[in-house]
Amino acid sequence: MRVRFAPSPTGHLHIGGARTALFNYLLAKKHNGTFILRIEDTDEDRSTAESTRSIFESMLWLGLNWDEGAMPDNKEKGAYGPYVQSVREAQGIYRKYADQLVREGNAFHCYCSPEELEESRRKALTEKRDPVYDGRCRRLTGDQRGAFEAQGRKPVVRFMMPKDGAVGWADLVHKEMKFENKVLSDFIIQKASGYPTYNFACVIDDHLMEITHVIRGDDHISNTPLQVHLYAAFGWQVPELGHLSMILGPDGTRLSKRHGATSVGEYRTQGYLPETMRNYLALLGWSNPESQQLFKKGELEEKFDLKGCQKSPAIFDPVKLDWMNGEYIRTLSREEFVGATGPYMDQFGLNVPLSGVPRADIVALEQEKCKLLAELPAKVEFFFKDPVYDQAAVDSTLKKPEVPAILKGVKEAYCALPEFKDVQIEAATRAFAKAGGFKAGQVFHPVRVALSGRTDGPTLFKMIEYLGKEESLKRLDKALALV
RNA sequence: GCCCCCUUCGUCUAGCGGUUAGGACGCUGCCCUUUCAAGGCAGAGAUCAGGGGUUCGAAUCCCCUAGGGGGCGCCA
Repeated sequence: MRVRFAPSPTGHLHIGGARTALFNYLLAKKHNGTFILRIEDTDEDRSTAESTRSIFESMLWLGLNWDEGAMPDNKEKGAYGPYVQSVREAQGIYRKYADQLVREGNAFHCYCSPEELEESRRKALTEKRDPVYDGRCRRLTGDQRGAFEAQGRKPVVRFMMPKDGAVGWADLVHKEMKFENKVLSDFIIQKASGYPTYNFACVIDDHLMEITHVIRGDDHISNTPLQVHLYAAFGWQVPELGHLSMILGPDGTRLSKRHGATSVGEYRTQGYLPETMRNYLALLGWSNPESQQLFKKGELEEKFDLKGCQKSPAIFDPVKLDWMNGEYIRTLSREEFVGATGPYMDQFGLNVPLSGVPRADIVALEQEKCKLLAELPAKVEFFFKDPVYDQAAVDSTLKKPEVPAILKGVKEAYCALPEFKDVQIEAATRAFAKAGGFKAGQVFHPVRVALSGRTDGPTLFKMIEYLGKEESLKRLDKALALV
């Protein structure tokens, strides 16, 4: 089995592309096949080297390592190269096959200008007719061609579509698919610039690279009949074809920028783990009979199956994504978590806590409840700089008549502590509460707000320990001044 | 306008002629608990888009309708 992911480098790798790449990758792993990365940069205007670089980076981050194909720094690996279509074009690969089709009468030169085509397309639409190419250049005489050439026109090459009959294929996810030829038009296979179009280059390369299974998005369904015609014209075997359902935004329309983050890179910077993205994306349009949600390392590769692919589109659910990221964050070792959060802490300059304890100790306090790495700095900031008192917390917790006495008492108790560790702090706090006739929570809550400025936070006595004696006493005074 | 695809809890989905229509996220309640999470338990939530058939029996098979999505580029 040989499968490929063939992005066009006109932007970052987005969620839909990543899902397609993932499914191809999983399929290859499952069947011990080869996963190929081919760059389809036949859009001369929009393709950029920066996009290619960005796509590589996202693929690698997701762990979708490919066995063959284009590689960073203009390198490649594999015996079926080159794997970049612009490079293949420069070698004349596509022209050779386009010439063959013309020679054999399956394609023809068309001299219509883009403007002329656009005009007849618009006219057809306003007259509520199908905007299909009318075949006007199909049978040009030598004189007519000469006249066009004399005008300086450069022809495109069009495929000669049969007027009757139909094409079809047994789609791996949709089952039988069929299109009447009469609704298909003489599509362009080679642009005036000599570059191949997507539909043409794709077929030539899939054949030459001996791709056995083409798995791509549903948005390619209407291209498929054209491609099937091409395979037939060359007498080539059509690979297995499968079309994955689209990924939609929460409002049911195609996922786009207005739904929020759409590129893999954006999710990365927000602090989602690659494992989360792989697992979540796998569940969009695929499931196994057990409706299993979480997959251990290597388990997806083992369990993935095209049979579990959904035909209907799936709506991307950021809430479930967050839940899943929390699940994966909890599976990280303390060291992994600390390492992963490092850049986020650095970004806010949270390097050395006021008490001087290791930053890792502080960070580790939050691992259990962290859903997004990027939200960590805000949760632990008060260990590094003066707390920002949340007004709602102050009002609800500190504005009680008994609070001044409590804070004062706690301060005295802490002052007297020879060793400032969580066990001693807890004992002292409880002893004070008992002596003063307070319920534990009655004391704990104001102390938390006084020290951190918030009602939520890490486990209290570890928090106080890591804050340090000096800083804790200082903040108790500060809070006292507030009430 | 034409072509194609899709339709089970709010969302992701299981189901493949006979099920109390199952799971997950989210939601509600309880337990745990110094807070927030996490965890445990319990619960609400789908007359299977609607309408016709076929059948003893339909979410499952067929037809129609509606809604949604995709495409109709010298973009991919």
